[in-house]
Amino acid sequence: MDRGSWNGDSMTADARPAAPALTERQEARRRRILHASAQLASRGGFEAVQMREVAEAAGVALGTLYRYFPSKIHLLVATMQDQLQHLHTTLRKRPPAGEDAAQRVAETLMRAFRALQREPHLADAMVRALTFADRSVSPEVDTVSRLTTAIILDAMGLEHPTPEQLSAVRVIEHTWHSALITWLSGRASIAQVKIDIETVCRLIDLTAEPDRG
Amino acid sequence: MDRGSWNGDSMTADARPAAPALTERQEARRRRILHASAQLASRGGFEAVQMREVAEAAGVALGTLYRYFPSKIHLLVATMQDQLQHLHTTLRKRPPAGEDAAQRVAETLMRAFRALQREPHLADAMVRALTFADRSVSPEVDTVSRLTTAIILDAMGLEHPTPEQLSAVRVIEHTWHSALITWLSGRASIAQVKIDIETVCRLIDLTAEPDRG
DNA sequence: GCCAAGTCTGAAACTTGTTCTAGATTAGCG
DNA sequence: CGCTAATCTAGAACAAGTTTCAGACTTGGC
Repeated sequence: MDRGSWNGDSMTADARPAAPALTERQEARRRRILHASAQLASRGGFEAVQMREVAEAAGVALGTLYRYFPSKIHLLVATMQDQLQHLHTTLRKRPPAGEDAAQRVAETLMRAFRALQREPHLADAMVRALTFADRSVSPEVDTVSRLTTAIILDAMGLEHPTPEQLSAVRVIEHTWHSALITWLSGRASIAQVKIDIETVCRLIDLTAEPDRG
Repeated sequence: MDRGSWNGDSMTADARPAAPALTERQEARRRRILHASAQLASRGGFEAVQMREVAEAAGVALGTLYRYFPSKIHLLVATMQDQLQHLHTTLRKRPPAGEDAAQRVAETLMRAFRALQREPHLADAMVRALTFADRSVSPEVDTVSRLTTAIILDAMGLEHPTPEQLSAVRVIEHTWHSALITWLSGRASIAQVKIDIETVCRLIDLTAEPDRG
């Protein structure tokens, strides 16, 4: 699905089609809100992010919070965008060093996974919001998905992936999200997530460019 | 506290420690509740399943509903167990006919997918509940997972899967759940889900028993 | 049949996400 | 500066999930 064509070169993921050019104070408010959200999420996960508390911690009125983020899910998905942006930047500085594409992707995802393990509550809030989001949050979720895709393609070292390869990437993303869910809900161990990631990354080998052998 | 009702004919994951043997009237109440839940879900999806309405439609008091199912998520996950049971039974009667394991698994999942397409709202309620469930619902979610695994292994025609094959099955399940989510939230088409299922099923080929070639 | 323990009902109360309103503040502009 | 539209604030109000409780009803044991 190639619905978006907004400028993607800078990694700013400027998700709004017509971002109404916030004033400085508004930009600051937005940052304070996202910061408060991440802070509360880090403490107690999804349920600890309570809109009244976010508003208070960010120093804005409840109505204002809802003007910036029309629901708790929107807020948490935006928080995830924010975090992914950081990760992407970090990864670009120190790219994975594996032999083949599958290894590099697995390494990249395991790095992301370790980052999440350091803030499991935050991970809980973000991932639960992401998978619980309904249609009204689709544009934002899609942005997260595109970011994730970009990270994986970076790891694969591909500029112009084939449709087959894009399918493999989508399946990897599916596995990534769902494996995180099972880990967060205590139904799978860290080791198991690792295995699942490595398993799904073998799909990449199946779609290696034929002209490379 | 109750849930032991589904002694399936088959190897139903009968993991409950002590199902307190419901009386007939209790069993009937439980059925009415699950029926009301599925009914409301079929109409309007996750949000249409409102606990007060379920209670009224089932003819029980709100407190009773909560005694049977300690949360809306528990209720919907139990609803999914119920539906999966049906599916499993149906599939056993008419097993998939593909050439190799990968084809049979893909066919099975596509059959399930078509069933869900007939009740997209119900699918929405069940799948969203399943992925949103937190630790307190782990046992029930695990039961759903085991049922799904059983269905996939049936399609593969395996009695004693290797650890590698189990990994592949887990990844298939991940993809299945996550692809459903993207479809339900309108971010992927039916065709795309099909492709993702077929893509991930190719993993099975990688784990074919070595002594078979 | 009768009692104790457990269960069910009806209704109110509580929690947290979301919406609404009236008035204060701010931003942009002539 | 003074005006107007947009934004922000405080707080009430509303919606739906969840909890609680007093009293009525069932159940199982005697």
